Amino acid sequence: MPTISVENYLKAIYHLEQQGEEGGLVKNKAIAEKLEISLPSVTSMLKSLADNGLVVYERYKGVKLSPDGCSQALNVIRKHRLIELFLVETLQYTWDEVHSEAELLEHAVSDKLAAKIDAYLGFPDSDPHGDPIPSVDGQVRVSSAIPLNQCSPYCTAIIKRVLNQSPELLRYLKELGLVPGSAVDVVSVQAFDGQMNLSVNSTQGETSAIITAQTASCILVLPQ
Amino acid sequence: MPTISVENYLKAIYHLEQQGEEGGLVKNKAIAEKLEISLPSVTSMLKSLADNGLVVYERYKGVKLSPDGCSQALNVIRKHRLIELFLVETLQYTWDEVHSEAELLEHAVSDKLAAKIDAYLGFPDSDPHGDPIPSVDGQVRVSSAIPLNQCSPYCTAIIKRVLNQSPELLRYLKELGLVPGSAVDVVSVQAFDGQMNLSVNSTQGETSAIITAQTASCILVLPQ
DNA sequence: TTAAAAAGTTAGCCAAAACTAACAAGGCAA
DNA sequence: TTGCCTTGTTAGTTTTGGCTAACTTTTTAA
Ligand SMILES: [Mn+2]
Ligand SMILES: [Mn+2]
Ligand SMILES: [Mn+2]
Ligand SMILES: [Mn+2]
Repeated sequence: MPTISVENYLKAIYHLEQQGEEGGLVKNKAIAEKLEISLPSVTSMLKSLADNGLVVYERYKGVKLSPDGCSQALNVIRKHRLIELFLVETLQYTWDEVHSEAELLEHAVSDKLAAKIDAYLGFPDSDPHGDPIPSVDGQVRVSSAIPLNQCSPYCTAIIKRVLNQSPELLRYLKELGLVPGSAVDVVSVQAFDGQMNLSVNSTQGETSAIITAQTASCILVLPQ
Repeated sequence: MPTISVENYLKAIYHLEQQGEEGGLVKNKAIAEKLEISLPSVTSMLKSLADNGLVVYERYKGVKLSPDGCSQALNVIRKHRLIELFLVETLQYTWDEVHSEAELLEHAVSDKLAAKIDAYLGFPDSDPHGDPIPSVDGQVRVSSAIPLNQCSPYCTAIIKRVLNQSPELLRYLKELGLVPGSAVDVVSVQAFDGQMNLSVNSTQGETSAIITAQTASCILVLPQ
């Protein structure tokens, strides 16, 4: 069984692969920053992961997950997201609190417990942030949602996912009704800085919100 | 924050203190056996725990928990038992499955999560095995329950607790209706080996059971 | 009372996973 | 093209928590 540290590396590499361009290797520096660990520590762990067949490591270039490493990463991510949703559904956690709890629990939850949680929740396909929950066999539903900052005025869209775990940002978005399931109308966009003026249709009714392009880029939507 | 290993030692020492005689020190050997770790490893950990003020360690004699060590042990035990009950109550785990899950989860559950689980369960005072759940401030309800093998014929008693985590034994006892809450009548006791002939009044109705003195010693009851 | 067995300690080893300091390679801009 | 800055690697150290082998202390039983 992989250690907690190994699981965290695999997860980090998986996430960095997702956001990097197709087929590109993940740089050591990016892993070091994500995990807040020194570069030499990363180099030495990557060698060890490579020795164990979990990654393909090219000296001075970077790494990518092997099929085995990828499925292990997905198994941890699956647990993470199931735990997040479970905490929200059963214990009244809010969506800004669950990430840090899940970050530890993901390494202590057995496959059996994950399966029970999955069944209890009715085999959900996404967590409280709209992140897809990988299936037991490592399938991840793909979505055609796009960042909200890429929407033009008069566009109407449904929020599908929020790509950020910062509790502050999440509380701010919740305040504005900008959560998965809400509908947004793009009222106007500032030409020079991309600031967006939105009309939001959430469970709290119809409200308006003005957010930066930066913030909008974390919000994935499906235009209607 | 203590490591997982330190938490496991503190818990083991606490449990061994409970079963040893009043005021006696816990022997290194007992810890080694309980944790399935070599004696030298135990010696070295005890020194380190003593350096950190978690135990009082007397060379060649044994250890006892310091007040600080005791409260840390109780906090882990509290989490363990809350988790066990939570798994049974919400996820249809059976009482023989929960111990091993809780053994890992107890180290990953935050104080905050423990408090939420506690509230969700309605501030229970015992886990599925009848083990008392320590309060946040380290209070443990004492019970005057006695081992069933100390009961005489014609005695009627209510089962309060089962002092054994073996899945096999637990499944066997469940089968016989010998679970906390059931009422037992001692029909007869074999003179030479203490084997007990019982009449059991459980949720499954009135049944009879014959168990060894050894098995009966794990079952704590309150005579009526 | 004393010798053997059991329990405990010391010394020395290892692995995992972190770190810093020093050096090497790669990439970019002048 | 060259030089510098960034990135990556190597070497060596630390901490934690295991281990075995060898020795010492304590306990037990003859
Ligand atoms: Mn994690
Ligand atoms: Mn999430
Ligand atoms: Mn444990
Ligand atoms: Mn229990």
